Amino acid sequence: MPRSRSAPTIHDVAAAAEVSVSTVSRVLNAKEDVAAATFARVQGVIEALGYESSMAARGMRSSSTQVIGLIMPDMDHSYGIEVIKAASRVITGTAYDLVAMTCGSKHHAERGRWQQQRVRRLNGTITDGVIVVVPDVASFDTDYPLVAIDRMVAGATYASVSSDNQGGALAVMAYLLGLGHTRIGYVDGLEFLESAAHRRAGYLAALEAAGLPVDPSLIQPGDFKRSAGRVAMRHFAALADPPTAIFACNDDMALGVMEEAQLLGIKVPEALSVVGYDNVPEAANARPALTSVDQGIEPMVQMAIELLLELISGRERGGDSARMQEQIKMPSRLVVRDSCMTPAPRPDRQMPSRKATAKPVAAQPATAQQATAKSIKKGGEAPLHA
Amino acid sequence: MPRSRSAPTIHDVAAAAEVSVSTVSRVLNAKEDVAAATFARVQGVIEALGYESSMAARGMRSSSTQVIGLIMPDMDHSYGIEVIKAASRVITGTAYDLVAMTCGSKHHAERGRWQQQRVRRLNGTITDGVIVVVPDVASFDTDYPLVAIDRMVAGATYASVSSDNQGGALAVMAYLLGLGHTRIGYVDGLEFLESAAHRRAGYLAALEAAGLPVDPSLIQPGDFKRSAGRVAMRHFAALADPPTAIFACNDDMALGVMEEAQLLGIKVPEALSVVGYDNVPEAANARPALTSVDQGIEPMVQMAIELLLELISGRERGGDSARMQEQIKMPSRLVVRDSCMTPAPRPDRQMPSRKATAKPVAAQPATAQQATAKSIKKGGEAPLHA
DNA sequence: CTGTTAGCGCTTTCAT
DNA sequence: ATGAAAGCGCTAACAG
Repeated sequence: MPRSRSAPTIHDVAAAAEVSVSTVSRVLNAKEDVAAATFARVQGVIEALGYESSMAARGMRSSSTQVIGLIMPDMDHSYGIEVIKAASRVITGTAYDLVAMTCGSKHHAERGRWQQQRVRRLNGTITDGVIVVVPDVASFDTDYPLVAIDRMVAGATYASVSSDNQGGALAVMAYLLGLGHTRIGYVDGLEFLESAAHRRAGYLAALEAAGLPVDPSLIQPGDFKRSAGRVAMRHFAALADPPTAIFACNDDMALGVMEEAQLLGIKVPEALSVVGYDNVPEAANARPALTSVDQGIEPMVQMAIELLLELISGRERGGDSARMQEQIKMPSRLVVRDSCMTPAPRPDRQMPSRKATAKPVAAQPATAQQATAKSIKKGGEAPLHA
Repeated sequence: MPRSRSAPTIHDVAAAAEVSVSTVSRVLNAKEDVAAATFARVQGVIEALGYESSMAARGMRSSSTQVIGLIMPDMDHSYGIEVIKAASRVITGTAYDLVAMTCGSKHHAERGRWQQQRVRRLNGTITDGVIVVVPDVASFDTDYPLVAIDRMVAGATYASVSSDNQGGALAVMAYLLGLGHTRIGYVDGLEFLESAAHRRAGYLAALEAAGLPVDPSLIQPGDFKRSAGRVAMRHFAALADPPTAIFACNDDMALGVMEEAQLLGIKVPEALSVVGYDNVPEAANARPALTSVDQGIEPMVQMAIELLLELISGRERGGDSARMQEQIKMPSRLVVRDSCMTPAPRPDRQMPSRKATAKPVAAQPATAQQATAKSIKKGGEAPLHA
């Protein structure tokens, strides 16, 4: 008889079906060695009682919980949102469930500790493995599979998949330089994030390769938020020799740049070209539509989950998978929209004699990229660089 | 001595600190009755070992886990995203953690079962209480606190907070009618959702109150997706007497309507007014910016979490809270942007003689609403209806 | 103040 | 094919 009000336990089921708890457990786990009749009877009682096994108890005893965890920093950046969307889409159809934990907006310093704590608390407990998004530490102390998305630290000891940030930035710069821009402003991201560092590295490398000087006043700090783009724009506009193009480290900031430019009466793209990074949905809807770099978050997340699942099944078979420390890098591609054009000649200043266009730095000329970008709307997959 | 590789347990800590496990447990839970010296020593060992208590074991034994769960359907609709964003923001600063579970895109029928299962598996196990978003069933079998957001079923036995969907729809209609529209198309939502039903009820009621006939060809089915808006728009455009305004049950569909209108060469708002519902971020960025109804998801989620927390603490004190079945309704407000205007007179058709403008149905005239909406950009809180 | 002792709900040998 | 019993890591009386 089920205990009147409280949720039924395996004991209630056992009692009602007149078998032992171990038999119920066997039915629950679809073990082979149960008589068909018994199996059916127990199954019936389970249905009738609406019994559900407790995640905690089950996780504590058995190695497999059939759920994977997603540990992420705050979700105020659209990046995190995209990841969780992609993850929930990818997980559909697998036998696994997804639980996501976020930590609210803690500071960078506390975050590392927080992440470590979540990993420990979840993994091997209610979770068979975890994915951590933008980890703040170089290693995690867990016996269970873990793969990072967009890892921050260079010498990470865990598996990770991230996108080729430097390559993406190079593509942006090649495009802008190809258009004829020589004064290109850069809005930076949080300096402790590897992704931001790589993007800046791409910006710098492209400048150098094109033989252009690095002007510190053209590099503005940012924190990935829209407001940072706005203050950067104000700064750029106040410059004696303002940039003709601005490359922001992410779309939110690029959008902020465009907003502020509009307020300032600077027309985009006529008077100012703007490029973002991430290709969030808002980029396509912006006015003008924002040229951006698509990181392919969905394939990235898919790859991460596949790897995680493989590590999990590897672990369950006892062997330490060789992929436990695999570092996967995903290609990204430039999506050309309406926010850029060839800079207008400026009669009010002396025209520095430069070559017809600045030397493009990447393999493909801007026109080819434009073609590539065209195909994107049709769902074409055309990685710009590997 | 910690067991070489595996994550340390409370026993390892106890052994290393030369105390009993119960003392460690006391330290973990910050109980009063531990000598300061012992407390410090144990604390030190915990630090040194990097010990973290297992969520599963702790949840199984104690009544309190300090985490609340968020159970939601698939996250392909921006609504769900907004909820999870708001929840993670609201939870920041409380002593609670948040875990979110999604179920992938199962069908409606399976979803009820899935939700029930998650609730049972989480609640009282790893979770002190749960919030379920858009529940598909009328009751949940759980002993632990549960509050629903945007509940679907009328006779729900659980606490819930939802927004005043009918009131929102009435406001939209009052605005449109006040502008002079008399042929207003409606793009419906999934029929089994209470929110959609209420919005349609508002549409219908407004029509009736204004003495306008209900034209079935002006009501199109929809599933909340952008594509549904597009097909609805094609349908409307093909009508002999097409509508001059379209009210879509959510923003995604309204955006689809606008997209398709543009393809069809129908100018918004000059030739067609469009209104959405939800006020997702994309609405403000659309071209033209979409007039919509703001449900105030954040306050709604905040209210839900506050209620949940109260139910949890009530439960922990033993008493059954009176609020266990509370049904809270939140006001929503019209956000007027650029997607609507007075319909152009149509010389190609006979002008039906009607009063100067159709009789507005809600309390406030359109101009007042416009003023209300204006204040929104400045963060003003001006509920349109209670 | 601290240790001992029972379990929480489940899986898993080991018997039968 | 099934049951009994021993824990998983932890908390909560109950002793001392």
